[in-house]
Amino acid sequence: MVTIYDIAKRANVSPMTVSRVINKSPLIKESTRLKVEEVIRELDYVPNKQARSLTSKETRLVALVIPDISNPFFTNIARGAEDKALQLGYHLILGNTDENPDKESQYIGMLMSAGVDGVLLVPSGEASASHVKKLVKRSIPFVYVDRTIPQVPADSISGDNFQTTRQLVQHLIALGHRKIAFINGPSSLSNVRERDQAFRETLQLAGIKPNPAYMIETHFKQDNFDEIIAKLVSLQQGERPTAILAANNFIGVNTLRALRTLQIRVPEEMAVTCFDDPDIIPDYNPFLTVAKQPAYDMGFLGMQLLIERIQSGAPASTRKIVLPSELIIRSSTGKPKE
Amino acid sequence: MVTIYDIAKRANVSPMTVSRVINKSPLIKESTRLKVEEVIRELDYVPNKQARSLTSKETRLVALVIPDISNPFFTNIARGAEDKALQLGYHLILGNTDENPDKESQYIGMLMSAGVDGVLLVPSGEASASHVKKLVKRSIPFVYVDRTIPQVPADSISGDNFQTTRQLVQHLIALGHRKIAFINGPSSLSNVRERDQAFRETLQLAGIKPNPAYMIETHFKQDNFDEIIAKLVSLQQGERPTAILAANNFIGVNTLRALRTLQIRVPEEMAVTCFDDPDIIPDYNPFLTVAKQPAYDMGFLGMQLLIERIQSGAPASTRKIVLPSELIIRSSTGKPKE
DNA sequence: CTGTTAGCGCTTTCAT
DNA sequence: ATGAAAGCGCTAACAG
Repeated sequence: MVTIYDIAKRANVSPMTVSRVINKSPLIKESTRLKVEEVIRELDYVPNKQARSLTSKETRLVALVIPDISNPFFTNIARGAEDKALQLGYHLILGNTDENPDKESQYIGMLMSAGVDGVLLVPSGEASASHVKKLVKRSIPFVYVDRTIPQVPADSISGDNFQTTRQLVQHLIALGHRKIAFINGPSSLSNVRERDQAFRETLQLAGIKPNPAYMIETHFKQDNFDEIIAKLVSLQQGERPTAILAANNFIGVNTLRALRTLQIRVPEEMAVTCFDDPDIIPDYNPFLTVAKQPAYDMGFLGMQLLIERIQSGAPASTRKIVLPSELIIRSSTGKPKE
Repeated sequence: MVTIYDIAKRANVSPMTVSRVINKSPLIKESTRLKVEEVIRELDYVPNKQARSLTSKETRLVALVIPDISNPFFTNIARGAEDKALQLGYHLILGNTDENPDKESQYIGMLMSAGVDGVLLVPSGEASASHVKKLVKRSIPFVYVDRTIPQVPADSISGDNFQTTRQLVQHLIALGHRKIAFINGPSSLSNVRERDQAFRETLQLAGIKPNPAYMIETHFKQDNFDEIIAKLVSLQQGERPTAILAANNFIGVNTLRALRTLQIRVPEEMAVTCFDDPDIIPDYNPFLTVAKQPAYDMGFLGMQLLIERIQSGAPASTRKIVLPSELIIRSSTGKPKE
């Protein structure tokens, strides 16, 4: 391995001078700078970040901890985060938690040991509080994306859950629906709670009384959506909902699939809409009406907040950024009902 | 920051003993081990990997360098790679190159400086050779995924491009198509060249002469697919192809979109099929007939090959793993032609 | 503008 | 089974 000592010897300077050249110190004579740089190129020298980190206390490593990179919503967050990280000279370590707090905890531990400078986190629920506190204890900056743990304050960037839910529900109401089912996620998530509240409020404002049989809490992947949907449509005639709002793209797709199995036509017999596009390639299948959250921006801006904090360029108070969604009306919600 | 010295003092042992406990050395008395472990828990000590790396020369960091995490094919590779890395105690650094050799080069440089123990690489073309050679020079193990740079040999894992292309073309031929267009990627990619060759061979075996007007080379994202497709369908009547084979999911979707714009019905007027599913959520839109490459396995096994090599558990000769695809016949290729 | 000294936190090597 | 000394590659702090 080539070190600054090798460079120093060859260039007839001290190792410290080499260090200064590498770090672009301005108090270096142009001529020596050039000479050192030449030797660096000659010997194909690459600085050792481990050694540097030992004194500087920074690794230029940041982590992105998300439930699952396979979900297009998180994929876009990752892409945004990575773009910003690269731009600012940081490396991105990726971790999938599968919404499992234990896995999340394991990850956070490994990341602290790896010496990451900061963490961009989509927490998997209330249970995340304990390991998030470890980050606080070690004063490792972190930023919440999409969801927060209210007990442990930190910078956050998320979608406007209230406004987005309202938009979606009002769209359905405008089409004539009054019996609207809401298949939500687990209430341990902050965004799920916000969406639940907004759903109820929007209905009430429209003079519709929320029906408990229409409010379904799931744990995302662990649930049997076929069963959930079957139960919903088997409600006695006058009770059967005419529209389903799904809390994310995954639930939306599974709802669609279950309805297909049950041979219930969408949107004729059942309107369907959800948060976030299930497609990552735009326009592949323009069918589902969705509220598209700006996932790329959430990752990009989240990384910016994080690195500002790492570099102490952030105010002491926590910052909360809320981004609006875009309602994309397609055919799954259909035309106004007669 | 808590160090082994803090632990040592509190436990009345030498720092070296603490080091041995951390590293699970067997030559430690049970009683002292327990005591040290207790103090470690008490002080919430986390080993500093930077310091460790300085002597051990390993960081337990591996990189995954792919064109774009947003493409479901690469998303699945990433998920597989991450799962295996976590399982073996490694962290995964993610890098998107956007098929840009300069960006790829920049990344490889940064990664070497970050001290990664190995790289899982989807090279962006012939131009990658120069920076891949840098890895060789520094003896940083790497494994090719999906594509290779033949001039620089290394372990590789990829789909069976010959067999897969053959399957797809034979499926179209079996449906009665003889005028089949192939929209491929840039010939600087090994898999693109293999697919091109397999395409020609399969046609010839079926007694069909490849038509140069049907063989289109694109650069993936930079191209105007609307134009390409428009040109293809505007060929004089007898010349117009009846089927299009797209070399990846992105081209497939764009072909579909262009045909929609041109109001050409799929599959009635034009059959369409491609490599890799554009959907990451299974069964969302079961329309496109595709050859699904086992992307998750490619990432998972690729990571395994890589870490074996890092830990010198691999044979000296390079290993080449080729995985078969699954042909998923859906409606975009239609029924047999009359 | 450049060099010297010391030390970051850990592990290797040799003693005991 | 445990400890002391030295050094991994780099930079902060001071000297010159």
